[in-house]
Amino acid sequence: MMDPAELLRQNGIPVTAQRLAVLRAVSSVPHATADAIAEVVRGKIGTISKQAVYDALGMFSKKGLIRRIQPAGSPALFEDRVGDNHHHAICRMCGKTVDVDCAVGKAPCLTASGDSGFHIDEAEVIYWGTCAECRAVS
Amino acid sequence: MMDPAELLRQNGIPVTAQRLAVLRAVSSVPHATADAIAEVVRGKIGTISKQAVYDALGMFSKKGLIRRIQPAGSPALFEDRVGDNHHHAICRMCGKTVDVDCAVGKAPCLTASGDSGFHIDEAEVIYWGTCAECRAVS
DNA sequence: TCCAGTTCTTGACTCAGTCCAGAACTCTCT
DNA sequence: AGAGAGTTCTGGACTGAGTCAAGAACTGGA
Repeated sequence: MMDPAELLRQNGIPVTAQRLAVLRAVSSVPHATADAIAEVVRGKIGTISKQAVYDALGMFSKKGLIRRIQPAGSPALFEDRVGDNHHHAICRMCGKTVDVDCAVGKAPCLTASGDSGFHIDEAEVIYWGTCAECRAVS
Repeated sequence: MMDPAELLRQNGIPVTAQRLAVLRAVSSVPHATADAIAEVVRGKIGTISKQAVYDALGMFSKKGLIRRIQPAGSPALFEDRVGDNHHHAICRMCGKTVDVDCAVGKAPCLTASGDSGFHIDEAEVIYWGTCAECRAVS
């Protein structure tokens, strides 16, 4: 991955210590919540406000640097793997989230039929199920 | 649709006035929030507690009588169209939600490749975009 | 270095959803 | 039909994610 500071500048985002730290935290902890990211950042640069974290995450995802996924019954998760149209499988029991490559080749779900005049720009797919560990327990 | 009271009994759910009213409200208002459903129910039977609404909705969706969808940045929505594997398109600007039939025939997304030992039982697809009206405005 | 414009901090706030104890109800058995 | 056991509903307090707002601190350009 290219230098984070450079990446921010290329996207017209002024570079600050907080934003750099948030960007690195998202890279290092896949599928982290905003809260977890704030924790990681605090471990690196001492302190950061909830607001700054949400602000940075919101800006990054708007610019397409990170992706935000929001499964039912859980706070939003963030990851830096973008541009390859992969999806997520989430365990109903323990909440574990793993990456899943698109089932039917390349982005089969991006074109909806009968779309009622909608202009679709993204398809979000979440697979719900049970992970190996939780099935072993029950 | 069959008699709601009968439907509840078949699923082993004791029949109460509140549950009947909630079930009817979900049928009559597609893609309604829990709050909106509570409002509709209050219009029918006078009064209902938030708790009873959540309880009924949770039980119905567990039994497969209704479906719960939870788009990012919006409270959970409920609908009674189940069993036909359709998906949803949501407008980023106004939040309007419409039904969309599956893009590539029959449930193309239900089998994930490289699923890390997950046992998938449901695939949830949300299309994000802009509806015709919002595009006309901007 | 200085200045304008933005970003960050702090703290209060909103909103969806959950938890809890007691009252009301449903269903079953007689 | 009546009574009892078990559940469901009510009302209110509570939690946790996320937003809003005002002022302090910082960034980048001149």
